[in-house]
Amino acid sequence: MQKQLTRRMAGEIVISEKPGDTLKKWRNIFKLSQKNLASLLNVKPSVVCDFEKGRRASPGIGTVRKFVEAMVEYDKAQGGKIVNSMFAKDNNNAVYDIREFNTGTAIDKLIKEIDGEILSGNGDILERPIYGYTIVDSLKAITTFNVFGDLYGWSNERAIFFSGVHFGRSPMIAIRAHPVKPRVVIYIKPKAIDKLATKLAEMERIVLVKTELDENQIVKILKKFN
Amino acid sequence: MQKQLTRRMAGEIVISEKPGDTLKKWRNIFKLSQKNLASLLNVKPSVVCDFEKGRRASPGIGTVRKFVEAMVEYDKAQGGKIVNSMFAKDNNNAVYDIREFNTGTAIDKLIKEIDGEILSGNGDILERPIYGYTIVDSLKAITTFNVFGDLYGWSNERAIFFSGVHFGRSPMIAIRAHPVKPRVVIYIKPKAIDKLATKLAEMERIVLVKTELDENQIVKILKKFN
DNA sequence: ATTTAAATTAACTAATTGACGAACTCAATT
DNA sequence: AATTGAGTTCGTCAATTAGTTAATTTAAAT
Repeated sequence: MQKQLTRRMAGEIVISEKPGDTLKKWRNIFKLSQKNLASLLNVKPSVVCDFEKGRRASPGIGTVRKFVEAMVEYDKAQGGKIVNSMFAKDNNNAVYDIREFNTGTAIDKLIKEIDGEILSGNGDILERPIYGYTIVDSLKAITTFNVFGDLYGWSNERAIFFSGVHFGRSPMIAIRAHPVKPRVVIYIKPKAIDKLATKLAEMERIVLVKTELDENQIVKILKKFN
Repeated sequence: MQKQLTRRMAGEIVISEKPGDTLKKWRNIFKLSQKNLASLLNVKPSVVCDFEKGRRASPGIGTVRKFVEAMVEYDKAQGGKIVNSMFAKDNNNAVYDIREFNTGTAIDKLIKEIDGEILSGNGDILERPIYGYTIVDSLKAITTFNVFGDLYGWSNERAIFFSGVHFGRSPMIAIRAHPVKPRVVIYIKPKAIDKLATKLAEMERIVLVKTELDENQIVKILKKFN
């Protein structure tokens, strides 16, 4: 949760035309003076100023990391007012698990590991690497609408597992409607498979798979990937 | 569009426990060899390796920026295969404009600028700063579902303008259902105002405003903010 | 008009980065 | 067995950062 925020902050700072201004913006959002922030970091206020003013044109990522993490941690220690106001807690709990890999894993390798049966997808598309996965309750995902924004850790080069699948129609329609598409969709213990689901999968060139393992088993198996 | 991606990449690299590994991950995603990437950057391959292997523990943000931008630009020059596959084009066009400020702007100041009428919200809540805005077509936003993921540039410390508002009920319900909330919601030329809308706004402590200016005029006015 | 806190600037040192190039490993091809 | 290509390691060196203290300027608040 706060990792997501720190990444966002760091990314914005790095890519900004004026990293110093962006850093300052965040400091203001966290309602810290230069002095406050400096003391959190055990440095002198002039250091903070130098960064904000761009006197250090290209601070190291270690510095940036320290800065953003200090702000977020400080806020957390104060009860997390700022951070919490940005990310309202998810009472929905539609997302069962979400993780990123550092190394790409071939799609077919993953399918084999989870004992999956391919419903759609063939050839070299199965050799493409994915870099993460999300396990989500399909019903909640759709009713809670907009969990779909949170399904993609950082890219669509990933697998999405749907649990609580009846015919697999709605999840694929949702994916069709959504601008960002995953590489692989895996139905966990579906009751049946709607024809439209496979059709949509083909149209979107998404590998569609079903597995009879449950969420727990899957998470356990995927632990080995990195 | 690619700025969003570069930020994401940069943020992930900066916050990673092993920035080198993360950098490598991205290089692989872009299907570049160290040599390729090095030549894009006019450096020797050993430089790339040194970063990936962490010999330089804390590279400057300038370096990180160069790296990620080089990869994205390279891909774009090749037709943007990778980038496009990550961000499918938005044919929906629900979002009319989205922008971030670097300086906080007080809510009431913004309201005055756009000649807005406050429907809900009072006191010091009006003095809180916001750091950006989004203008969105309300109908499209809802039917296209999940535009809601794209409404928040980087935080909820922002204003959201809805155009095409009939009674303002649906937009507020959508906001209520969504985990991330804006600070200010502004209806552009609403036909009427549903009572439930103001009620929900109060519950969420969101400043609700209407304006009779159109999207173009608003964008023009907001240009002056930074 | 004075005071105070916050922010900026400057001058300086030690530690690191950013870059090179040459030597080296390790798989794949040929 | 020899060759290529991709990636790694390391010694070197100028340029820059990360940090300090101290002085100066802005900006709010009395």
